[in-house]
Amino acid sequence: MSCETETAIALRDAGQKVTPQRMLILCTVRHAREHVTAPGLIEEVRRAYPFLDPSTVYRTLSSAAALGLVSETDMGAGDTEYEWIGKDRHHHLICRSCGDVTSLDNSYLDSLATALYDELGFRADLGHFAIFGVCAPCRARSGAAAGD
Amino acid sequence: MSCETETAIALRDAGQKVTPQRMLILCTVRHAREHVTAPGLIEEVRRAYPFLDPSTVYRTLSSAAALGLVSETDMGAGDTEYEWIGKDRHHHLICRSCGDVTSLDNSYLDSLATALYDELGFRADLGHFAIFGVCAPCRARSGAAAGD
DNA sequence: CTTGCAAATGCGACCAGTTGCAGTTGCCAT
DNA sequence: ATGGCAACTGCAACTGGTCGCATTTGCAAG
Repeated sequence: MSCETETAIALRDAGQKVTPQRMLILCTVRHAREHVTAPGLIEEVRRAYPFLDPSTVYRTLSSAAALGLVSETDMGAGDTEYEWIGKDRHHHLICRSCGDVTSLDNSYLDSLATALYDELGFRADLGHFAIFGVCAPCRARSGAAAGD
Repeated sequence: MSCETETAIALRDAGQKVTPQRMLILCTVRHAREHVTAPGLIEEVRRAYPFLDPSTVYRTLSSAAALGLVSETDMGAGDTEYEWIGKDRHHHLICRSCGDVTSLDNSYLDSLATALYDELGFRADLGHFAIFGVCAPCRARSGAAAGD
């Protein structure tokens, strides 16, 4: 089964229509080598179909996020990034000092999800987190790291 | 020491000026009974000082967040909420189904912060998280809860 | 008290994202 | 094949937030 078919089925199963625009948008997200921002995505899909309206892109992304197909992550500074949710979930650590973004394996949040479920009955969608802080190199560089 | 004095000292220590506008904005956030949105805050401070410009509010909130005085939390649907960071940190569980927002004690994220620090050297600012998912009542109501 | 400097403000322009509406179209039933 | 309905699109208006610039002002030094 091709990835396009999978996408179409997911939309149809959710009672939504499969339109050429939506397929173009979602397949572009799916095949992006890294995270995409909405403006970047708009620019890219309009290369293939110049008449595609930005509001359609935003609406499609919003629907896809609600369906759990795509993650929406606030990376700070007003940048919301989108990524296709594959089988592997991961998160990001963002350094406030140098701006470096590194990946964080999902296992770190697994125990949190388990605790929320076991103790509170809350099934958390821990799809994609951007965790802000200060990275090890910056802490070492600032010299105040000893105070932590 | 009054809370106003504390706020003034925090600003001054960070090399920033203590202006009447900023004091009004930050004290309004500090004394708000619940979270405030930027538009709501703008409306409230302009009741006291109608000439206060919205860009000043956004700038002040941004500076205060960078200083760790105020938390910025994306509550979904484009709503960013601000809250004064007191001694007790807490987080929110937001149900995608019914929209209910409940508080989550910080202890749930303490072990995550510890793991990030011990294993990766990353000092996380886990100031305020909005965790999306489905709450226990909604899961029970949907009947599909057994499949989890 | 005066001066100087850099942070802050207000204003208006700009940008990104949202929303309502009229028209279009996917998809299902007949 | 036809009809109906509701989801979707495109468009334009709107809202919220950002940014550059000129002016103002807090604050420290003399």
